[in-house]
Amino acid sequence: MFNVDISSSTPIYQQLADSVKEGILKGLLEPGEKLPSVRELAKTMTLNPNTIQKAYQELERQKVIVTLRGKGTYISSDYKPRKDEDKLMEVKELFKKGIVEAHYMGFRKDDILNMIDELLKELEGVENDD
Amino acid sequence: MFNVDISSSTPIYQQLADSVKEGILKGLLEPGEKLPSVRELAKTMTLNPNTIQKAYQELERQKVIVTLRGKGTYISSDYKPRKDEDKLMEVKELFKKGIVEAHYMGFRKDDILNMIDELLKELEGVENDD
Amino acid sequence: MFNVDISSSTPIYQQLADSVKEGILKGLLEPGEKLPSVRELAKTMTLNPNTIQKAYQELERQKVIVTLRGKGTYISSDYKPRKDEDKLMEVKELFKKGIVEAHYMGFRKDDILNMIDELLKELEGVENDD
Amino acid sequence: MFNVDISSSTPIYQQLADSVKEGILKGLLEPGEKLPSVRELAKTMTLNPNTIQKAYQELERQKVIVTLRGKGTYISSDYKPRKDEDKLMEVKELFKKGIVEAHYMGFRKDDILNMIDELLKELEGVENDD
DNA sequence: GTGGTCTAGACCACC
DNA sequence: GTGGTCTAGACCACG
Repeated sequence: MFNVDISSSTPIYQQLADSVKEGILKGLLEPGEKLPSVRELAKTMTLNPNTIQKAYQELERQKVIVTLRGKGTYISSDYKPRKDEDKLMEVKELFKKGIVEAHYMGFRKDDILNMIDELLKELEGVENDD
Repeated sequence: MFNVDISSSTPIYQQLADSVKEGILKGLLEPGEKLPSVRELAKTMTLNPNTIQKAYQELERQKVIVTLRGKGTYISSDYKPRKDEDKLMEVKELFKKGIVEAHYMGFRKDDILNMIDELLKELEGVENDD
Repeated sequence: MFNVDISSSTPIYQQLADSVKEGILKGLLEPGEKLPSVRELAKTMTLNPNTIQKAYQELERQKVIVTLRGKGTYISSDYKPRKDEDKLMEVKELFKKGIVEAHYMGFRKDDILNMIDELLKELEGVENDD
Repeated sequence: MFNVDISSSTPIYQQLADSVKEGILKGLLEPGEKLPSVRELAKTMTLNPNTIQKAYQELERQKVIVTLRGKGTYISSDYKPRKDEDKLMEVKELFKKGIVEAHYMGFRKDDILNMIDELLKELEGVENDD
């Protein structure tokens, strides 16, 4: 949980946000659950509070979490998927790039589908939720 | 071919490199084929020559293209897949992120597999080549 | 009556105060009427008593309510409109921001006027009282 | 243009973002026009670059502006209104609060409609654009 | 040159 | 206690 690689080129705040979303799908974080406070998480991860803040704000913007003033930050318990043309394109680009790169590593169609299958199992939330 | 979106947040040189690799998979570019020169492509795409240069360098580093001094740049005809642990992780991350985001758009397992299938058809090279 | 959204970014005490003022305009609360005690309202709304207290203080400052020591809190029956340059600016800012945002949602002049009309009907007190 | 009141309780970055959107509606900023660079505007307004940055990012998120890497920030020339249920509620709340407050200043229905009319004239973009 | 990210540290409002 | 904003100053990738 809350895995970030500071040597990665993708921003820390984004890795953190992605990691929360992934944690929810894996069932490591449950709807309604309280997230660590900005300061606390900053201390345990030895990151600047602003960085944590930015991750939390990004997640709130996406309605993945809600912040209750003075009380803390919580996993949304009423998340509703939203159709977004831009987002769809973005997802397709991710998959497309994944397929292209996989091809250049010598993967064939079946190898790719197997990899996807494994990942889908790991992220069980995709299969089971509502 | 050579599609780039200058307002996207992914670097232009990378979009360009990706676009070349994708074009090869789609059969739009064939092994041995000559690529436009840096200056020529820079002019037709109204991009900075440095940007084109950087894309070509990236592709050459990945052995997708080769430059023959004084003759031009060509699609490699002897590309050999490299198994690379880091690369594999990277690809998995791409797919994982795609799945997570798709989930948050309301997609289920089947919707995701369908999307992958469509993309695989589009990139037919994955199935047939080498 | 007394609608507050704890996940909203506007302070709860302010939402509460606004809600009282709105209730008066809608005729749900009448001049002279007694408001619930701080402790009572805190319990029924599961809010911190301090929050209710702050809302009541704010309303009293605006002379919308009066507190009679030992007797309770009541809707003012002799409210006199105050012309206040700052307040006027504030109201204009509210409307201006509303118009700007409406525009960015694709609303045109008539759509906006219709929306205002609807709201005016809902808040009938604006037309009839005093 | 770019008016902010540092003593206001609304965040500077938000005032700045609002001011840009308002400027576009007033015709002070045209689609395709280049905005001052983050550093430049920070210097002229004696604000921290991070504050300007946050305002620009907020505007980009709303697709009001676009940033071209290494080139600068520009007013979007292809803005498309998006329907958003939450946003609509927000706008209604703004107007409702405006009406309630106006009432408590002694304004009647006609006074309010006149005020709105004036503001609509000031923001001529609402009337004229596409 | 441009924007984007991050750290350090401060102050504030809210509950 | 909580999150939100702001400043100061640094470093980096991009074009």
